[in-house]
Amino acid sequence: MIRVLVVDDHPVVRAGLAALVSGFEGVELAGCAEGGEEAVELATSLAVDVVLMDASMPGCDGIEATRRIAAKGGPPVVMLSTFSEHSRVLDALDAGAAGYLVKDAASDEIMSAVVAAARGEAPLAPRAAAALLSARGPKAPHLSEREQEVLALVARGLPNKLIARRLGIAEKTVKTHLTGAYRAIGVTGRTEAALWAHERGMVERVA
Amino acid sequence: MIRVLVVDDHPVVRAGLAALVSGFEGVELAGCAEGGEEAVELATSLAVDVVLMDASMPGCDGIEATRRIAAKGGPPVVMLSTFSEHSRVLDALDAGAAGYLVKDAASDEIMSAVVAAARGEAPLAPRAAAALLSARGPKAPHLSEREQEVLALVARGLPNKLIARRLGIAEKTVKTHLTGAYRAIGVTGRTEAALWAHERGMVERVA
DNA sequence: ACTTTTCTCCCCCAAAAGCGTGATGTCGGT
DNA sequence: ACCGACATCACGCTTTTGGGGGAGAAAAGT
Repeated sequence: MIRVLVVDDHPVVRAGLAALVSGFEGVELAGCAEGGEEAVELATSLAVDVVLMDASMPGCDGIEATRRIAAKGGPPVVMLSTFSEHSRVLDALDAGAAGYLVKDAASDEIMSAVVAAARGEAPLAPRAAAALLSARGPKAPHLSEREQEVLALVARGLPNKLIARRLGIAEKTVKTHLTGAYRAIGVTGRTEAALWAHERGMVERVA
Repeated sequence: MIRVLVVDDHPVVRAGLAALVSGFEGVELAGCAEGGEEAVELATSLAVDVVLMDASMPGCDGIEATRRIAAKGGPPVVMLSTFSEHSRVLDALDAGAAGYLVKDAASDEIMSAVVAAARGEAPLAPRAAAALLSARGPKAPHLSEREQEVLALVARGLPNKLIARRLGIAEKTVKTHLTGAYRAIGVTGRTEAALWAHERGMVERVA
C-alpha cells in the first residue's frame, strides 16, 4: 500500500484528490494538509510514501514546502500545478520534487505518477515534459534574472519608483529592465505584463 | 437517487467533484461536462436532478450556462466559485442559480447544498451568505455599472484610449470612471486594479 | 583575447495615466 | 420640487510610463 499525503489549500480539490487516492488500487490516503507548514510536519510525522502537493498556496508555497521536506529526507513529492512554465518546473525540481504535473492531467495520470514516484522514478516524462515544451508556446521567453525580479514586483502593483527603492537601483534602470521584459514576453504595457506574470505564477499571492 | 451533473473546466476538480458525488449517500453522478456549452446540452439530454457548476470557465462561463439552462427549464444549478463577491453572487442568482457556494466550503457542505437544491430549496443561507457579508470585507465595494465595464477592460490590459473607443465615450470619461473605481475598491493604480478585478473573476479569461 | 550578455545609469521626449474641480443632463426617490 | 447618484465631458496640471539612443563595467561564453 502506498500511503499518500495530499496537500492543497483548496478544500474542494483536497477532498477531490483525497477521494481519488482512496479509490485507487494499491494506494491509500495517509493524510491531508491545507498548507505548506502543515505538509512539512505531516510528511515526516505520519508514515507517508508520497506527497501530492499543489504548487501555488498562500503562505508557505509548494516549492518551499518541497524544499523543506527534501531537506529532512522526507518522502518524494509530486507537484501539481495549473500552469506549465519552464522556470517553475525547474524550481520545483530543484527543490527536490520527484515529479511535476499540470492539473490538466487526467486522474489516472496523476495516480500513475504517484505510484511511479513511490517506486523512486521521476514521473515527469509521460506528458508534463511534452506539455511543457509544446503546449505553452514554442519559445520559452528568456527573461534575465533582474527582469524577472522587476516583473514580479510590477505584478504586485508597485510603481517603478518603489521597485527601484526595493531593489536598490535607479528608477531608470527599472525602466530599462521593464522595456526588455515587455519585448521578451511580447506585451505592450505594464498591465498586460502584470497579468502575464500572474498567469505563470511568478508572484505569490499576498492574501 | 439524486442525479448530479458536474461541470468544471479543470480536470482535477472535475474528477474530485465526481468522486465526491459518487461516494455520497443518495446521490449519483449523472455526467461530467468540461464547459458551459456541454453543460447546457447534458443538463437537458441526460436525466439530471441537480447541476454542480463552476462559475469561472473559459468560453461560455458558469453564469451564462446557468442562464441558458434556466431558460430551457432545466434542473436547478448550484454554483461553485473561488470568490465571494456581491455582484457575482447576484448575477448567478439572477441567472437562475438555485445556490451559490464558495469553494472554501467543506465537501459535506457542498453535498448538502446539492440535496437541498434537489428538494427545491435554495442552499444559500448556511454559510455562503455569511461568508459573503463578513468574510470578504465588511463593505462590499459598490461599483457602478460603467465603472465595472471600464475596470473589466483595464483588467484585460487595454489602454484608456481603446477603452473609450470600445465604449463609445471620451477618454476623459474613462478616467473619471477609473478614479471612481480606484477609490471604491481601495487601490492606488491601474495595475493593482487589474489584479483586483481578476481575483474577483470580473473578466473572462481570453486563453 | 574577443564577443556576448547582463546590469547599471544617463539624456531627451512623447505619450499615457491620474487628480482636482466644475459643468451638464438624466434618473429615481423623498 | 429637491436631492443624491450616475454618466458624460472639459480645462488644467503633475506624475508615471515607455521609447530612442548611448555608454561604462562586470561576468560569462567563444
